[in-house]
Amino acid sequence: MVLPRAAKTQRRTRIQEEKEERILEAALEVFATNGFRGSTIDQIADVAGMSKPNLLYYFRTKEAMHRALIERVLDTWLDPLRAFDAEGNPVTEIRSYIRRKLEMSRDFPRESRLFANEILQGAPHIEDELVGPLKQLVDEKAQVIRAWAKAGKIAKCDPYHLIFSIWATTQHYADFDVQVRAVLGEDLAGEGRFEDAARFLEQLFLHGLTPQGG
Amino acid sequence: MVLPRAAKTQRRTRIQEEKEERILEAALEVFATNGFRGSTIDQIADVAGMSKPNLLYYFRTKEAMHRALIERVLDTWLDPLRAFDAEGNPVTEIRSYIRRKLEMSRDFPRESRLFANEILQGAPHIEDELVGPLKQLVDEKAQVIRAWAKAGKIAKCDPYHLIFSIWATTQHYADFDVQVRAVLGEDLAGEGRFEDAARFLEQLFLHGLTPQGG
DNA sequence: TGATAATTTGACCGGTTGGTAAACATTATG
DNA sequence: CATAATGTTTACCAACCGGTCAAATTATCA
Repeated sequence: MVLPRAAKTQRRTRIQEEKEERILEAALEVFATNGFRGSTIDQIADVAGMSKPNLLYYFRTKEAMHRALIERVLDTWLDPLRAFDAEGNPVTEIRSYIRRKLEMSRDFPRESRLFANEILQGAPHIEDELVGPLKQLVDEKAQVIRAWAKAGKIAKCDPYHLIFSIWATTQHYADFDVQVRAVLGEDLAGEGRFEDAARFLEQLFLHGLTPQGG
Repeated sequence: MVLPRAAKTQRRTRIQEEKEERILEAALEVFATNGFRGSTIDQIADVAGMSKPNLLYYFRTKEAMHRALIERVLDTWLDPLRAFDAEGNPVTEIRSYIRRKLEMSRDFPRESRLFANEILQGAPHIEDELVGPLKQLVDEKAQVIRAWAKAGKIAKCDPYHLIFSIWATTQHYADFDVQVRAVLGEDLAGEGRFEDAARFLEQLFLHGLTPQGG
């Protein structure tokens, strides 16, 4: 039989499991740094240490590879937002959301860049995810934030733009890493920059720049 | 003569002026939405309404096109930061810097995406600009901010991360426009979103989320 | 106007890219 | 161990891509 994947068999082979894993890992590396159009199957094959036709045996097209990767990553990517707890203390929740997002930028920068590339180029492959599940999740959390503001537990503000600004400030350290390093210079650009960022962002979101706020 | 551009002539022809303008405008459109590798000369030629060899008559390579574009755009892109005035009122300065950056995201989203694409993919073509002129400018302004903090005019904070967070939050509305629109939905995603963003960011940077701050 | 330079185009080239076909190798299973 | 299913590779193709070339066209100006 020439047909790939579980077309006939019910369960996935051990080899399938392993190889698809290796391919998606390689695809993440390549897509994240080159974007979809800028990436080639050969590059991914190289990184994965496999031949190009072998890759295409597991994923019939480049698009299929990309789709599978996005699906797999999107879920965990939204975990921090899902963890946002309506019952918790507002300040604590926001603070730990920022911290978690920043940790993700530090620990999973490739995933961040994968999405950044995709969205930057008009989200041609994930627009459905954006207007569907993502919007729904954000709407839900925006309601929570609005309730907190109404109850006077945090300042009155637009919850959507609050979420945007948390995304922007935290993902910046993954997506614009090269620029951050360049500007900070060799001495400041060590791993300590994430702790500095965390400290700064906490102050910013809790007190802003008004003196004596920290 | 077959040699392009002002190789022999001193002044640039009117035609040269016009065509190079048209090409760079088209290049901005294409590079901003596809990144360097993802863009083709044919695409740019299409948008410019010229033939491919004609484009290559004015810019010998795709790289030359990209370089010329970046050089032209980088300068005006940094204008808002340059306008940052050490003598001015700190709060006013920061507030108008944010406003100006947000206006640039609204009025020149393609320029923002051009840089975002470039930096996201490791800044292979502009790294020198980053560690050189950009770092120098930021260092200079960081000193100004630090002085303000020391004088107690604004809260003590890391000036670099402050600048990063202003960049991140404002450019987000250009770079991640598709996502912003998707999340806000049709009713909220009108042009008013920039005013909402401005209001939110002003509050954020001046007072944070502490109640009664606005 | 005519000569000369500047501009534009169609045909083309070598290398790359996404993807296929088929032969070959390996593994699972009766 | 036979044999069918699964996995891998080599060779290949057509489309695309960056770039060249020479010929044709248009603008400039003495």
